[in-house]
Amino acid sequence: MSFFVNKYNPSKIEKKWQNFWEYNKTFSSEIDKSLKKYYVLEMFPYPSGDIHMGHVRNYTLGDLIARYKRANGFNVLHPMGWDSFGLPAENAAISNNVHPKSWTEKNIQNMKSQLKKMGLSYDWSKELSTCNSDYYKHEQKIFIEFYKRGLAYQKETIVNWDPVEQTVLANEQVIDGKGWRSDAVIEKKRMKGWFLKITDFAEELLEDLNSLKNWPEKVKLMQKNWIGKSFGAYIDFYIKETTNKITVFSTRPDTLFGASFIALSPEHQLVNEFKKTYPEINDKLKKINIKNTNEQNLDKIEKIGIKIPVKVSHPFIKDRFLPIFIANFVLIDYGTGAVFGCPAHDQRDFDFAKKYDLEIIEVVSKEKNQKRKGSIESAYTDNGYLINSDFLNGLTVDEAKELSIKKLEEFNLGSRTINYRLKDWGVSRQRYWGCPIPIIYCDNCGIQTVPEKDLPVKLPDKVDFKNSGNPLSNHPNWINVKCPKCFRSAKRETDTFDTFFESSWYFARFTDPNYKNAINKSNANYWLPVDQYIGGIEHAVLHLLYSRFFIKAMNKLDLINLTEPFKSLQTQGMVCHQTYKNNRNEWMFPKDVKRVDDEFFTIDKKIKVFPGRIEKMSKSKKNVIDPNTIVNTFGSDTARFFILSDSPPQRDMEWTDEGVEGASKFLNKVWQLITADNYNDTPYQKIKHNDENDFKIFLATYKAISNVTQAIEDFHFNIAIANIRTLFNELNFYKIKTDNNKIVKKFCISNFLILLNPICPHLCEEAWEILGNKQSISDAPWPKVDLEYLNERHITLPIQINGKRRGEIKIAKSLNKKEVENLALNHQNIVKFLDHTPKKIIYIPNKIINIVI
RNA sequence: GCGAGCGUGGCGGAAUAGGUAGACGCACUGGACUUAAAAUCCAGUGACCAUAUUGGUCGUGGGGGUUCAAGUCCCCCCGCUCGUACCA
Repeated sequence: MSFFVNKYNPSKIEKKWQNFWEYNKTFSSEIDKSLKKYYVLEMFPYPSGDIHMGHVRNYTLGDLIARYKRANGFNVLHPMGWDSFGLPAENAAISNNVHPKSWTEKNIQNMKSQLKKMGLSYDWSKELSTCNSDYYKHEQKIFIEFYKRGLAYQKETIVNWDPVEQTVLANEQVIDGKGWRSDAVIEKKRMKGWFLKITDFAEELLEDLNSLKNWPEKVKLMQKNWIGKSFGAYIDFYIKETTNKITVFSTRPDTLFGASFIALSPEHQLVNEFKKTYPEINDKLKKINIKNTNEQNLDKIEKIGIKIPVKVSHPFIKDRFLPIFIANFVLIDYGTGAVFGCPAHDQRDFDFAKKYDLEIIEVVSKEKNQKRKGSIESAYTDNGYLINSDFLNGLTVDEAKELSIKKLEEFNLGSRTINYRLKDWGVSRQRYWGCPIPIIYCDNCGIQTVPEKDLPVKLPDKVDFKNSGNPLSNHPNWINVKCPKCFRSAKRETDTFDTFFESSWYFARFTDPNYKNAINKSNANYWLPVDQYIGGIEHAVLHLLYSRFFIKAMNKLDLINLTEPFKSLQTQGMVCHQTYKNNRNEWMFPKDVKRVDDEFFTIDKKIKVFPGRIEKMSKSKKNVIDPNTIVNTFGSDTARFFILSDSPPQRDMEWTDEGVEGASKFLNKVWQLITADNYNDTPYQKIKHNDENDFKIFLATYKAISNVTQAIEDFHFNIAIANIRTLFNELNFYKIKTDNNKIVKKFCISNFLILLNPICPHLCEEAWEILGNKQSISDAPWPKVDLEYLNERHITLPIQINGKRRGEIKIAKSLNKKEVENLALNHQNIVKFLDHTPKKIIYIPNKIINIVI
């Protein structure tokens, strides 16, 4: 019976075409210099075990682009791999007694099979996994190169210590004073660690943001702020009657004559010396150090300071001496860890001066030569003219900055400088499951790099996770090694790299993942840069800044010929879902909730459930939908279609049952359309239209081709789908009466399928075959518009009176202004408004006519 | 505090360069089919008025302005979201 044949069966056809693509190596990519290349990449996942909706959205976006570009004749590289070092593997080892390696490998297998069920057009022959020594051995070589060229170094600093993960974090990984992954309050700790000289590239990283035309402004701005370039001066303040000085950084050297105190960070070097000389400040200092233990309440902390019983000389005024304070609001990490306070023109200094009764000297006024009237209630930080400032008087702020720096340099009391907020990237982590840092410590020879013949430094397989701290430090066999220089006993570095190290260059490795060196330059030159990179906004300053730095550093070392890795970037929004709580205020899974009219109940309808906010899907709130369930129930084409159809990619989207069902219904209707008639013997060819109906269906088809193409180019995939649906409605409406009609319909349906294919590839392959095609639709070229149809000869022209729409006329485009005016003025609904001659008629050809009365 | 983005029907969202606001969908309503329901198909769907039409008034967070014409441009205000924060 036809009913049986007519049933859309996604699980059957999806499997069929996934096998077809794999068997035919449809998406394998080879270098072909005669073709234009296109490299599309989605941020590779951490193999946590199961894919989630965020992955589905990310990879569906990328797959659409990959298939679209392929149809447009590009040689497409679309790889996938695994960011497989990281803490969860180690946590699993501790709690479940499984080795991180086997845990990770199992997860990769699992996720890979889930991804394959989505029908993504990856070239799996390019797959890589960063925990594999074939990958990380190159990383060790790169690090040694960096070290030899001064781009990697070891130092002791105050680091961000994550007490939960028991490891160091980079500044970028501390968010609101908490670990970016653990959410634990971060402590300050003095430690030795390895750093990469990202600050060497601060200016380039900032400057080259301008060349990234296809990056979101938001991301560029975040990076710009993170780099934090500011112009100013170092200024030396000599301690009274000594040759010791305190150097401060200031962006406002123009306000020097308003200086009334010096403030040091509690961690400033000089503080230790003051402690020795003046032991009475020790107790007070403990109070001030609250900063180190409790950073999250920073903004609530009152500004406090400890006065030191010595003073410094003012650089410009011989007989003026300023008090020194150790103050909790001065940051050790920024500038020199010391500032001069100018209360009249800085709000913090103002508050501080009020509290400790310090002088407030006004040196910038809004109007020339005019002091502020009445008492000063807050700091004035805007532009103006200098007063009370000796040789700076009358100058603008900018002029005064220039002149004061000049004078400081003249007196040898300071210098012009540029300061960056960006700090060097600390890459040492006290973890097992990461890439070992290839360094050996020898008591005689000092720091030695592991010789190339001994690379890779592999992670030892047998490790004990029972003790706290880094298992590598507790591993005697592994840690003990001979010094490569003097051959006496030495010890390995036990820290491993921050996992952002791996993701900083994987996209380059994809161009030849099995090459003997890190990068096959010839392949990299062909494929790179990544033409379209897609991922979450949360990596705006972490991964994306590190990768840009890495490429610039590798370029400098001639390991690659590239200055920016990602030509175009798109950041996708989050996948959200309604939250539910039961009557005990516990979160509930959506699958356990049933909707009855406007109320929600448990699935057995017994207990009432309370709907909460629509929030990002998260395990903790249980508002997660498992992609595997969706794929098994509706098919991956439905999931792909829905996730693209509802919202623009950049915005957050809400996953709803209604939405998925709507998508599923649509695909069923497409199936009905394809199978309603037998097109097997109908030729696929373009013919001329015979009548109005044929004209209309051709017009709808070409309009859709034009609009869908534009929408995809603009990354507006929801609009692309809206236009695909519009064409579908027209196709459904078009009835076959003659053989000619059938040719017309087959032609239009075929074009429709090519447009839909990047979104629902399995259904389209199957439909394409049903239509009688012998080749895969994946090899069908993207259709072109026929302008003869799009340049319609007749249009509907709206008629306005005083800007309000009052009617419309169908006119030929060839009519001139007078003819159109006549038609408009005689329109039956217009006539009644015209009791006198119009004042003015504005006619915008093919757009609108407006009659002003 | 600072920076960025957003605000359009019951909901998600459309609207190249200032030119028919609400495309496309969800939900809803009515009808067909059915013993019935689901599914499917057809029709309607911003609000209000109306002589129910091929009519009118209002309508894109609020107020003002520019213009023949404003969701779109300018000024002021309100709200929400995200980022960032003692950066000297």
